[in-house]
Amino acid sequence: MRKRKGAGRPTIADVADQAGVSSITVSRALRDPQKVSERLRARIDAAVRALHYIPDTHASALASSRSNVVGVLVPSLTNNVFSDTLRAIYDALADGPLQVQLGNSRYCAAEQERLVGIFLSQRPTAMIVSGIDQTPVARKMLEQANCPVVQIMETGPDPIDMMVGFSHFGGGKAAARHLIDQGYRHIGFLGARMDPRTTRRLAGFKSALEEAGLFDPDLVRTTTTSSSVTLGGVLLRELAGHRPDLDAVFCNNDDLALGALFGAQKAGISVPDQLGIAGFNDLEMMEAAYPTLTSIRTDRYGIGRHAVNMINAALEGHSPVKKIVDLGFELQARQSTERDYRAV
Amino acid sequence: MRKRKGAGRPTIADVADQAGVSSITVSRALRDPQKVSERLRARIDAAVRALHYIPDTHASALASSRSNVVGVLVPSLTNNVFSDTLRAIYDALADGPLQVQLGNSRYCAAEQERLVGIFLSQRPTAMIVSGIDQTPVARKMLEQANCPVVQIMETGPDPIDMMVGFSHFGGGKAAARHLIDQGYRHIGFLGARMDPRTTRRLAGFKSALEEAGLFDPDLVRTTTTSSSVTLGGVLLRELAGHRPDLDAVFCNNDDLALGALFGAQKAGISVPDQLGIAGFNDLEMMEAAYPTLTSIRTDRYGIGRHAVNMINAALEGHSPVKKIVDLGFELQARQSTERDYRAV
DNA sequence: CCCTGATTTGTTAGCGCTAACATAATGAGG
DNA sequence: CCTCATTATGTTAGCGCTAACAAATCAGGG
Repeated sequence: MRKRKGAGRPTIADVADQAGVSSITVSRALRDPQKVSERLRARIDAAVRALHYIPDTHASALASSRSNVVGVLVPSLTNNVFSDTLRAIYDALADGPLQVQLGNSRYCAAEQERLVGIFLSQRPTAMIVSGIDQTPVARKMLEQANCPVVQIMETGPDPIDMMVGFSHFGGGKAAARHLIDQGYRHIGFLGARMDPRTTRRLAGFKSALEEAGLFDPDLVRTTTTSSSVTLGGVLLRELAGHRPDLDAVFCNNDDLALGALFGAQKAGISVPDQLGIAGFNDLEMMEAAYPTLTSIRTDRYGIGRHAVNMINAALEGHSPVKKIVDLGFELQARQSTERDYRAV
Repeated sequence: MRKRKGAGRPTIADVADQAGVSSITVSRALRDPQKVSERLRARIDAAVRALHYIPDTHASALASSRSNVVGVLVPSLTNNVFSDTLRAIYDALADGPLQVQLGNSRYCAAEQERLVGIFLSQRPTAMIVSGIDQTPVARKMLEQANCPVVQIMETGPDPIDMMVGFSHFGGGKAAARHLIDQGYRHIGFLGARMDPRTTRRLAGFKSALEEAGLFDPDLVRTTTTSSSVTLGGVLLRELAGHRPDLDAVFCNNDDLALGALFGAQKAGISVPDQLGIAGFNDLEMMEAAYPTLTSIRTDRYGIGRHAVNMINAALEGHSPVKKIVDLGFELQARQSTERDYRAV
C-alpha cells in the first residue's frame, strides 16, 4: 500500500478521535463555537490542547475556497509614507480573521505585475495595490480576480474597483502657491525617485508657478535615485550654488526637505529668510525640526483604514459604496516658509 | 448529484484538457519545465495563456506539504530599523520561490505568541522572529515547528534554532564610553518604548558609567510611549531644565537623538560644546544632520540578508552552520560629540 | 529485430479540510 | 405521548494539486 507521509503533525481527525467526535464537529467547534454543544466543545478544546493541534490554513482554504488573505502591494518598505499606511491596514485587520500578504514592488511596474500574479494564486479575499499606474496586464488580472480591489495613495478617474487617496498634483500645486504667497519668487523643486506620484507633484508645482509667471525649468532638480536626507542636502547645495537667486525650494518629500534644511545650514543660508523650504507628507519630524518645517499633510494612516473599511463593506455586500474616496491634504505652514513678503 | 462550486477559475485539469495531456504533465511543465518535452511544453504554455490559468497555492501546498512561505515577525512596521531588515529579507528572497508572510507584533510578546500560532498554521518553510524574548509557549511552538527558525536583531546564549544580531548591551556601553572619553561628565539617557532591546542598551550605558563612577539615576529619562523626533526634544528639555549640569545625552535611538538636537537648538544649548548627543542605529540622516550626529552603526540590512542565508543553508541540509552570528556594531563618532575634554 | 536502460507521460490515491446533504437528538405544543 | 420544528452531530464527497508508482516511448548495442 502506498501512502503519503504528510508532515506528521496532528490533523483534525486526530483531534476528533481523541475527543470521540467526528472531524466535522471539530471543524465547527473551531470555526464557530456556538454551533457545538458546550459539552463537546470542552472535550474538543481539551483534545486540541493535548495534541498541540494547529489547523492547516491551506487545507482550509482549499476546501472552503476562502483564503482569508488580503494581498497588499507597496513600492517600498523603507519609505515612512507606506509604513504608516501599512500599519493602519495591519491595525484594522488585526481583530478579524484576515491576514495580510505584503509585497514590495520596488517602484517597478513590471515587478508589481509579477507580484499581482503571485498574489492572485493565493485566491486572496481582497487586494490593495499602491498607485493607479498598473500595467495593462496587471490591471486585467485584477479586474478578473473576482475580489475587491483597492488602489491606494492616489485618486484618478478610472478605478479598477475602488480607490482611496488624494491628488498629488493638487498637493504640489498647493505647496507652490503657498511659497508664492509668502513672497518667494525664485522657487526651486527638489525631487528624488520621480515615480508617478512625485512626478504629478512636480506637475502641480509647475502649474502653480506658470500661472504666476514664475516657472523656471532651470530651478527644477530631479533624480531617479531613491530619496534620502543626504540627497536633499546635496541637491540643495547644487542648485543654490548654480543659482544664487534661489529663494525657496519645494521638496517632493520630507526627507529631502530635512536634508535641504541641513544643507542650507551647512552653507550658511538662513531659513526661512534667505531660503524657504517646504516638504511633502508632513512626517512627524517636520513639526519637531528647528526651524519647524512646512509640509503638505497627507492622511496616510487614514488611507489604510479606509481601504480596509471599503474592503469589509464590499465583502459584506454593501455594493453602493463610494468607489472613489479622496482624503485630501492640508498645508501645514510653519517657520521654514514664514517670510513676510512685504519685507522683500 | 451534489457538487461543490469551486471558484469557477480554470484548474490544472482544464489546462490539461486544452493541451491534450494529463494534468500531472501540466504540473510538471509548470514546476520543472525540463521534465517535459519541448513539444508538449509549448502546447501547455499556450493553454495556460489562453485560459489565463493561475495555479492555486493552497492546493499545491496541501498536496506537496511545502508552502514556500517564510513567516517574519517584527515588532513595528514604522521603525526604520525593521524596515531595513525587512527590505533585505524581501530582496534576498525575491529571486527564489519563497514568499514572505509578515506579521506585526507591536512590541507585545502576547501578540507575538498569537502570531506565531497563526503563522505556523501555514506550515511555513521557515520562520524569522525578532528578539530573543519569546514567551515560553511561543518558544515551544517554534521549537516543534519542524522548520528553520532564525531569531534576529539580537544575540543571546540560548537560540531556539539560529540567531543573527548584535549585542545591544555592548552598543549602549560603547556609546557611553565614547561620551566619557570625550570628556562629558554628566551624561543622561533618553529612552522611548523601552522594549527588551532598548532596556539592554540602557543596561550597557549604566555599566559603562558605573565603571567610571559617573552613573546618576536622576539623569535617566525613559518612557514607554513610542519613539519620535518630537519626544526626543521633549525629553531633552525636561532633563536639561531639571538638571542644568547635564552635558551629554545618549538616546536609545536616532529619532530621539535628532529630536534632542532640535530641542537643544530651540533652547539655545549649543551642540556639541554645551551638550553632546549620541544616538543608536546610525540611520542615514545622522551623517546628513548639522551638526552631524554620533551614533552606533548597526548592520540591519546585513541581519536580514544573513537570516535568509542561514535559512537557505538549513533547507539545503548544510547542518554544520554557525548557529549564532554576531554582526557587531560600530561607533560612528561625529560632530555632535566632538568636544576636546582638555577644554573642560 | 530484440533487449536494456533511460526518458517521457499517465494512473491513482491521497494531502487536511469543509460544503452539502442526512440523520439523530431535543424541545414545544396539542 | 405523538407530531413538527429546531438544533446538534454525522456521512460523504470533493476542493486542486502532486507523490508514488506504472506504463509507454525512445535510443542504441548486440
